[in-house]
Amino acid sequence: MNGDTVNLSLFPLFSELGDAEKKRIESVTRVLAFSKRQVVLAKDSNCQGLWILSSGQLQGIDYTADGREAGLYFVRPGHFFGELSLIDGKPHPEHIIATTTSKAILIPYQICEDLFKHYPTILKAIAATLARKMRLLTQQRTLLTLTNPVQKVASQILSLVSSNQPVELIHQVPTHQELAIMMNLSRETVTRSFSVLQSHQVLRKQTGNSLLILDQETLEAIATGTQQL
Amino acid sequence: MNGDTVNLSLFPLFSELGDAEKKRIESVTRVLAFSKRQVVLAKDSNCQGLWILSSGQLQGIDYTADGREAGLYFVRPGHFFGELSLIDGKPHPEHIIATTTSKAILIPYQICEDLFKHYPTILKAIAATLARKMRLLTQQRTLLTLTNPVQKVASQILSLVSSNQPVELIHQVPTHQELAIMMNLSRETVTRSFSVLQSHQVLRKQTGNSLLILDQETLEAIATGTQQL
DNA sequence: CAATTAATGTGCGTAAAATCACAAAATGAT
DNA sequence: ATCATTTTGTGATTTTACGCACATTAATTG
Repeated sequence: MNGDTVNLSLFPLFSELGDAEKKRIESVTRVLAFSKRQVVLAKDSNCQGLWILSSGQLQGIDYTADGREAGLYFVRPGHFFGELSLIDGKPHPEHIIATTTSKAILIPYQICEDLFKHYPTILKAIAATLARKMRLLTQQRTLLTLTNPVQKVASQILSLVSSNQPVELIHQVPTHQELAIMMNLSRETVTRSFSVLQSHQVLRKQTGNSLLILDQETLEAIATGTQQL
Repeated sequence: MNGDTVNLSLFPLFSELGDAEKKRIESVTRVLAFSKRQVVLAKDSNCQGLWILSSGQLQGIDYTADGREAGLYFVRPGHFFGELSLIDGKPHPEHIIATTTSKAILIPYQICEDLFKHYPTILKAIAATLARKMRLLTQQRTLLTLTNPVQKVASQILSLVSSNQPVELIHQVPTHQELAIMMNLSRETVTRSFSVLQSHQVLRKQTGNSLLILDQETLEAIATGTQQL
């Protein structure tokens, strides 16, 4: 299963490349398959190049010195990872683990370097990815400084809704434990905060781990601290 | 004072540019002076281009919805800022305020765009800056997830010592209030944590807001959670 | 579909940081 | 040098999230 052929045309990043060049790169690019719970990239390891997730879902996770998990995020199809090491040559800052059966492609370091030299727009795109992650991380830091757990949960839920237009249903909601790790709360506190939000008719749990937002306005008011429950 | 001439040769970023080109850019680059407590760049404002601090000190600061300050960092001479907006075109994520009389230069947006197109190494350098800030932010996030305040303070002190080789004296130490903001603790808790570290002969306060590290090994053990006080 | 495992809900006691209230010390300005 | 301001130090009290225990419900898996 690790012998799959790569089709770079599927990724917008390479749109300006000619067919011959694409073929050349495809020949040295590997497709790697991972089963659930498998480690894709260990913390502090060498990334070897640019990774792109083609299917499945990964999660990035860090561990504090005392063994507690911290700072969780998800990688979904089409997302890059490993680009930080590509830019600064330092090891990868956290573990990447597959949450489901997944496939990712790996474009070797040297190929990327060449691409950056000849195609500044590709470098610009990678930098833009870095910028996106930077803003996400900033947002996450802000969330960590909130003191009210219900407010934290409200903010976190809103940041799961990536798009700006009103969305009332969130799919693939992380477990309370996973949310707790992201927000630096205990699992029980997350459960209790959810209870509060549900009893006030702001949220409703749906089957198939999805979440229905009943009152987005109130949710936002809670997230910004305007309103307390 | 805002009519100073710019000398781009002072900044390594532009080393590969020819003299004529440097002159051309210098003619459209502004030097701006700021007095203590003046706002250099407001949150969510348009950055207008790439900023480089030439003298003084700035601090980046964010405010949570409820008005509390959060996520403080410092900008020192030679550091860039505004590069995030340069990459993704979005507004600046936090306030930048001068802590002392400072001077900064501003290279207009359009000039930067041109430079990126013609000099990939400059774009690479900007991306590397972004990468550095990304790792700092990751480190700061990890710090925020620690539960023991003494451990937090120990980690924060070590991250003030940017270099890797053993340094026993830190100058320009932030106030307890500022440290408290960075770590999301109350000012009193920071003071008490310092007392603990000082009573165990790990640190000593010096006059002229500098800090003497008496026992770096223990400090590191506390930061990593190996040792508790 | 039964059996197992994972995830969620809830009460209760405790630990620990925030908050409040000042005092003392250090710094900066005139 | 003196005064005003900022910063630091330290008790007493309050708040609140954590940790533990266990029940219940949902999701996997053979």
